[in-house]
Amino acid sequence: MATIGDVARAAGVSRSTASYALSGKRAISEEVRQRVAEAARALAYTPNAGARALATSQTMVLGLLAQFYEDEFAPAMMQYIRAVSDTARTLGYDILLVTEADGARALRRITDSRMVDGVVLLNIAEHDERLPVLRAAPRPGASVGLPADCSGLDVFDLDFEEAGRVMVDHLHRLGHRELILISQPEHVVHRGGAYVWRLRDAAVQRARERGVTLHAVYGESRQPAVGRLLNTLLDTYPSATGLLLNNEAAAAALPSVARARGLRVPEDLSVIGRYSDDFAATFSLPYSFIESAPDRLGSMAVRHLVRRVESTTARDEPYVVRFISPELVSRGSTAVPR
Amino acid sequence: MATIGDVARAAGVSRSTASYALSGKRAISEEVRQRVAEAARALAYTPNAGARALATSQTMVLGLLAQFYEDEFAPAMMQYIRAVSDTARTLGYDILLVTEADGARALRRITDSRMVDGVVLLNIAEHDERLPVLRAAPRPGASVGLPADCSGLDVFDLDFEEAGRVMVDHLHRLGHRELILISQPEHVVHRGGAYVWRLRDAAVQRARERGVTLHAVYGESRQPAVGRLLNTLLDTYPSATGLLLNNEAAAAALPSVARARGLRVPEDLSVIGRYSDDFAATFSLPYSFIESAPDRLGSMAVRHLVRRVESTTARDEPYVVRFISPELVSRGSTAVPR
DNA sequence: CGCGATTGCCGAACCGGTTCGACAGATCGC
DNA sequence: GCGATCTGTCGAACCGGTTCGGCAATCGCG
Repeated sequence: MATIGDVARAAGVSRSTASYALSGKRAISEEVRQRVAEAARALAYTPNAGARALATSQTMVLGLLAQFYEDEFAPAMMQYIRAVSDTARTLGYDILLVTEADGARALRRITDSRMVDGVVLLNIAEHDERLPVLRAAPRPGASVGLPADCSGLDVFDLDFEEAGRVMVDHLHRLGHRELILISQPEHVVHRGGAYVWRLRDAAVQRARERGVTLHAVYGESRQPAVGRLLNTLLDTYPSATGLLLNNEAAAAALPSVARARGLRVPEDLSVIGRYSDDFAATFSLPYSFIESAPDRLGSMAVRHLVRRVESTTARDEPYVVRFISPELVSRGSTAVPR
Repeated sequence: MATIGDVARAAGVSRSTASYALSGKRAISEEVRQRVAEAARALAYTPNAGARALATSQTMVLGLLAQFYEDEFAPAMMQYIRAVSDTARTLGYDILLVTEADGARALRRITDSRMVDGVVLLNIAEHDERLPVLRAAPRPGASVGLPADCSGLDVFDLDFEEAGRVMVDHLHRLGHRELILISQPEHVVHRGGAYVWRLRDAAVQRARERGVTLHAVYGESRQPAVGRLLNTLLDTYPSATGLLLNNEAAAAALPSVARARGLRVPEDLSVIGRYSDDFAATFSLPYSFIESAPDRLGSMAVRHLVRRVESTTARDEPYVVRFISPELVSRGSTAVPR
């Protein structure tokens, strides 16, 4: 492989001149610049990333820490990853993907060894063990998901509280007075999935304010358990006219349950979900839903992170906690109750 | 951050001694080794990855080139990615994930700049434009998916031909004489998805050999089109007693179609799919299927790649094309025909 | 006791870039 | 015509590791 020394020799200049000619960081005569460029082209010169990283202490790589859980919908994670990766690339960065179970150790490894200029953390738990590591790390980071303590962090998440209120308000306005909310399984909460109770608590409170009866239950994450649960709930609360789903598995299972029961949506039951458009497409879900926008969140986190990485002034700006406001995508699955 | 110079000074030895003490590549007295280890611990020393890469010309990073298509099931890609990432980590490597649309250019970029020690290419098309780049690259690679020309490549794939034969044989042995095979949409073939016709052609031929009638059609990749197609086919070939699915979307849509038609599996219709166990779990599919084993394929590709990367003798071994033999996972969805 | 082999450490070079200071030659103003 | 400024290039140092050759001090052995 050709080094910058080879290029310099071929162009008849010194290494430093070759470097300046290629980077344009100092004035170089047009004639020399051309000779160097030509030599670089002819030798198929590509700078050695390690050497450059060593000299500039910039790797142009961002770490991406994904966290997988058995009971979570893998494609959702995929959407985050794609958004982060694509946005990073348009900003000139590559992605070091880390799927290690021990996220804290992995984070320490890639930041301490200077493999990355910054990190994006996905699937943040309420008391995420990676966060202390991130705060102490020599590299900036961006978290997707809301932890209990946001100090010293840039945090990006959907506004799940508002999502809960929007769901309740929407059905309340249509005249519904008794609703069912199916959340993720309770163990997701125990694991630190704060978004579950954030949406739930806000919905419960808003329902109380509006005089709406809300049956809030924790669901299951798999078939056939989640199908059975749907049936049980619909049997238990026959007078409920609206169903809110903060549970992907339940949303995916609902069409067949509804069909089996001869239940028409929205004539007999109004339905609002909370998931990503990609999820809706994969399962062909015919329900109105709150878009959880993994692509926007991922992209936002990366842009913010890169700003901090690249600008010394941005590096010292105060940390931000930024919420995406929930957007209700209508698919016609809500109506005035019978 | 502490450098090895800091560690050496703290331990009262030279940089080279510190290096040897930490790597163990030369004999070092136990006492000095301890002093150095202690100093490294105290200073929280972590070697600078760029510097090490420069010195050793090894980055301990593998590139992973994923290719996304609208009509493909994203979670499947996710399974490959996880398998590759997890296997790489157990072997001491990190993963540079590249999702760029222009895969050939991305591949050139990461190999020429020496960011990675090797690359794994996913979703290989029949005439994949990344392959010429890989062959010319200064780094070894492993391809998952079978291209038309395997020369100069290590290739790993499911044996789709055998999968087609296994499907046909299984139902033939049970007594079935008329089958339907739904493949991926035809445009997947045009894009270079060779696995589609590889399974199809082998199934067609085996059916001919066995005297079985096989209606082989290209399917759709989305609801509701794929649901309509299923209904049409079942109407068109009412005497068919077996259904073979090399099409994830069709498999996912089948349960509700069957229920709507009052079709019992396997009493009225025997069904065999071809997908991953993860896909089966996500959609709770109750069908026997040929496991497409993305985890095994990904893991295998990485292990082979790492062997080539690490051993100079392995580097010159002949290239391999390795097929995983299809495994039929029984879920009781096949039986003797009416 | 003397000599060669072994052990344990050090100094220096190297990997391949970037960047700072210096300097020669051209240009300018007065 | 001379000093000051500007322009374009070079040499050297540096980033932070690894590794080779060399050199004492110690050891084993006849």
